[in-house]
Amino acid sequence: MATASNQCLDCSVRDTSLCGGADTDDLAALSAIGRRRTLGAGQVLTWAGDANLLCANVVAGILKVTAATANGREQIVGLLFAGDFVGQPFTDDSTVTVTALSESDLCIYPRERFERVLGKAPGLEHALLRWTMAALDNARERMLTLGQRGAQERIAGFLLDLVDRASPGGPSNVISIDVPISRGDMADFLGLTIETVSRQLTRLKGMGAVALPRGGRTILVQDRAILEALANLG
Amino acid sequence: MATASNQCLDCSVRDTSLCGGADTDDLAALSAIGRRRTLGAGQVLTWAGDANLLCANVVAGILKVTAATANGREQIVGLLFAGDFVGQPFTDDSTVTVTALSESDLCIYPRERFERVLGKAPGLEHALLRWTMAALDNARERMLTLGQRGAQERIAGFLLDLVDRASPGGPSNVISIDVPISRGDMADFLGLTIETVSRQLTRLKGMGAVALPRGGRTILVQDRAILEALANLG
DNA sequence: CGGGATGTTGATGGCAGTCAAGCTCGGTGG
DNA sequence: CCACCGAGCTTGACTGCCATCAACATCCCG
Repeated sequence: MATASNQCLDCSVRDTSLCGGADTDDLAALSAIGRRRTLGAGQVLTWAGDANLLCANVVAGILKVTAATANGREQIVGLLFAGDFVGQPFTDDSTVTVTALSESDLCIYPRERFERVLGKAPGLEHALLRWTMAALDNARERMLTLGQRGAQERIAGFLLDLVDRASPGGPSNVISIDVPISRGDMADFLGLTIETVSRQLTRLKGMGAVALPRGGRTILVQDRAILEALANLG
Repeated sequence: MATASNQCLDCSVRDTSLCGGADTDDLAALSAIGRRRTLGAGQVLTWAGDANLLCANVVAGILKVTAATANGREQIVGLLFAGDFVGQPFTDDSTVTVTALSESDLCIYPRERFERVLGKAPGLEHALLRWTMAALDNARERMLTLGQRGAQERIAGFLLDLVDRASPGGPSNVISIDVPISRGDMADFLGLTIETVSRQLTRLKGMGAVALPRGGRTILVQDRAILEALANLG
């Protein structure tokens, strides 16, 4: 067991992931059922509607959680970063599709064994509860955005979220963000079209709020105050 | 303690609420910190931004969970029925407002004491985890609706949800629904305006999918198949 | 250097929001 | 008993935002 848990103790998301809520014994149990796997950009981890066979922790990379309508319109209902939990314990079928947006490393657990470990490790279950409640809170904020805010507010708010994720404490006024996702994914995340996202970004450029070097995925936030004024946050 | 838990054993939501996951000892602990309270229609249980002082189970009635933008636009991010859990354990400030839509009975627990009971009752915490995951799943489905579906699809889907809630097994073709909320709340729930909701309902009436006696809150679903065709469910 | 994926820009149209008027119904008080 | 009133709902006219369709630019990879 000592060797098994050592690989967890070295893990880069040891403290930020669920495992932060696990004591040494719990970690050993988790470690015994987990295995590492790398997903290439675009690869799918789980499909909506398929049997729900696995849970995982994100060790590195970015993934999207998507739901789709019958006629093929897609909504990104969540983004996952290093330290986030993936999966739907206690349900038999997946309701969402999880896809890697960039090359990603995961620590994967067979779902039923993961549930059994949870049942014996209250600390872990507690950590998962807190994570799930935070995700719910996040989902509620996004419902507000999708239901009530205009395109400009959605974009500005999204950029502010990226800034805060990139530099949690940094009140620096000019910040370079490496936007982790394509325009298309931004659109699916915000409930807009690619064209509207593009237009709003050039509009922000015109206002001096951002700069868009080379038209790529790097965004330079030049005036946070403008974004905040436009975002209309609650 | 026997007397304390007896009042719980008689509770009408004993099996459908969180308490279904509690053994006799846990129930006694819960019962010791809980007290009943009735809210009139329109009364607010918790305000977004206020100190987060309580959690509760819904014993009877209907409540809405709302978030609002800085300029006052409101989005209903959840509806609560008998058996549902209310509250945000482990966070210091409420992020949402909870308001009774009809006269409602709640079983209220001071938040910190509730958390302490949770810590000693893994069965309860497990039940809360499952409830929260179900709520998250629900929230994801609603993000799909708010981000991708048109007004007609939203209305049709909402009516189908009401039908399924009212008669879970009943495949009867003509169903009377007592819509529990006003047009305004329907609009806030679906991310639409009152006028659009009204127009879409009369449109459905024109198609023969529903009947709207007296323009009130009763809706007669006359042709479920039409609604399903319009809802475009995933 | 070519070709496909990704992003930008433009023209147009439709769906839902806004503003406004009228209707229905339940309640209240003269 | 009826007149009045106000809240909630419906309907209409108009506007505006964003989706759609389309063409073009740019970047990346071979």
